[in-house]
Amino acid sequence: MRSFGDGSRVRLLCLLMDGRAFTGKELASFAALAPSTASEHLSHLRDAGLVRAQKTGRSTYYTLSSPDVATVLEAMTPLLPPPLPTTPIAMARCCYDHLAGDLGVKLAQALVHQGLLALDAGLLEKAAGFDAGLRRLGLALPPMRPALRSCLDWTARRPHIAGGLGAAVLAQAFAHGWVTRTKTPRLLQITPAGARGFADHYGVVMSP
Amino acid sequence: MRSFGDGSRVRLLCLLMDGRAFTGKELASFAALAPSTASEHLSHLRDAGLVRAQKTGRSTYYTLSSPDVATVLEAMTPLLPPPLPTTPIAMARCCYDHLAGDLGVKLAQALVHQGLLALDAGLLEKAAGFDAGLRRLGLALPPMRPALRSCLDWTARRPHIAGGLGAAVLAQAFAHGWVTRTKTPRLLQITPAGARGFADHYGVVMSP
DNA sequence: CCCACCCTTCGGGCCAGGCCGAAGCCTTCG
DNA sequence: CGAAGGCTTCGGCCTGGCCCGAAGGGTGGG
Repeated sequence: MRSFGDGSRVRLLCLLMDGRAFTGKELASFAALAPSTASEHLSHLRDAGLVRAQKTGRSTYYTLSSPDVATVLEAMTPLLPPPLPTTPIAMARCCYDHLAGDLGVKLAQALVHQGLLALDAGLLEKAAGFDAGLRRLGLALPPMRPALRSCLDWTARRPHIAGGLGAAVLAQAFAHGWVTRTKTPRLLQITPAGARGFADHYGVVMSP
Repeated sequence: MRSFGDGSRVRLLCLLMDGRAFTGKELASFAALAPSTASEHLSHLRDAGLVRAQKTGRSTYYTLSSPDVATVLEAMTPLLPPPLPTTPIAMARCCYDHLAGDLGVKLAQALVHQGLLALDAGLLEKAAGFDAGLRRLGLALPPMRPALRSCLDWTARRPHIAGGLGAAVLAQAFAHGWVTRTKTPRLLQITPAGARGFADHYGVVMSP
C-alpha cells in the first residue's frame, strides 16, 4: 500500500507500464534516482508483490507482476490533477500492454464504427458484431483475461481499448511491424507500413 | 497521490466507501485517530480532491468526491495480501454504492442465470437479455454512469455488480426495505422482507 | 586473470510529515 | 448569555523512510 504513496515508486511502476522488462540501471536513470536507491525501491516493490524480478547474467530485469498493478495505476491517473508531464507528441503510446494516445483513441472509435464495440456513458462495451469483427480483423484474444476493459487516456481523456482485446491489437501491430518502440519508454513510432495497415485494416488515418 | 500511501488516509477513505456521509468525529473514532489528526488528513484529502466536505451546523460531513476514488480503492484491494480484517459475518455489505459480500455475489450469479449478464474470464458483462431484464426487475439505471462494472469482492474473491446497475440494485433494496444499515459502516442487515424480496425477485436464497 | 559492469547492502544524513494535546472559533442548546 | 460539543489551527515531538556514496559480491568480456 505504501508503494502507491511514494512518488519515486509510482514513477518506477509507471515506467514498467511500458510492458517490457527493464534493468535496474535503466529504471534508475529514467526515474532520476541513484542505482542504490532504485534498488531499494525495487526490492520493496518485489516484496510487496507488485513487480517481478528475473536475474539474467549480471542484470536484473523487472516487470509488473500482474495486470492488476497496471489497473491501479490507470485508476489513479484521472485523479492526479496534472496528468504528469507527457511528451508533446504522444500520438502513439503503449499503456502496459495495449495502445493508448491518439492512435489508441482512434482505434477505439474505429471499432465502434465497425460495430465491434459500443460507447455507453463514455465507456467502451462489446457490441453485437464483436465476435464476427474479431475474425474479420484476424485478432486472437489471449485466454484467461477479461476480453475488454475500457481505459481512459491520460492526455486525451477519452477511452481506448484495454483488456484482452487491447493486448491482441497491440500484439498484432507489433507482429506486422506497424509500430516500433522508441528509446523513450512507452512511446511508439508508427511505421510507414503501419500508416497503411491501420488505414486498410481499421480505417484509421493519423493526422501528421 | 501521497493520499494512497498512508495507512490512516486509506482507512478514512475505506470508511467512506460506505457511500454515506460521515462527520469528522465519527471518522476519527472509526479510524482510531485523534480528532485533530483526522481533521488534518481530511483537509489534505479535500485539497487533493478525493473527498468532499459539507458543513452542516456544527458538524462537517465528508463523502467521497467521485466514484473514481472508489475505483482506485477497489483496484488496490486485490493487491493487499491480507484483505484487511473484515467482520466475520459479512453476508451483506455495501461497497461504496453497490452491494457486496455474499449477497452481492449471489445477486450477480442470479442475474447471470436470468440472462442479463454473462461471465467472461471471471468478469461480468452484459448479455443479450440485459435491457429486457432491467424492465422485468423494475430497475432504473442512473444516467451519466457506466451501466456495468465488475467488482471483485474483498472476501469471497468473486465478482459482484458495480457501476450503474449495482447502484440501481442497492437503491431498489433500500427503497423496498430489503436491507438496512447497521452501526458498523458498510455492513448491511437483510430484513425479513428482504429475504422474501430477494427470493421472489431474483431467486436468491441466503443460507442462514 | 583482471577489469568493467551491474546489483545489492550498509551507514549515515536529513527532512517530511504523522501524531497528539492545548487553545481558539463557531454553532447549537438550555 | 453561558455551557457544551465539534472542527480547526498551532506547537512540538519523534519516527519512518528517502536518498546518497562507498564498499562488497557476482557475472561476463577481453
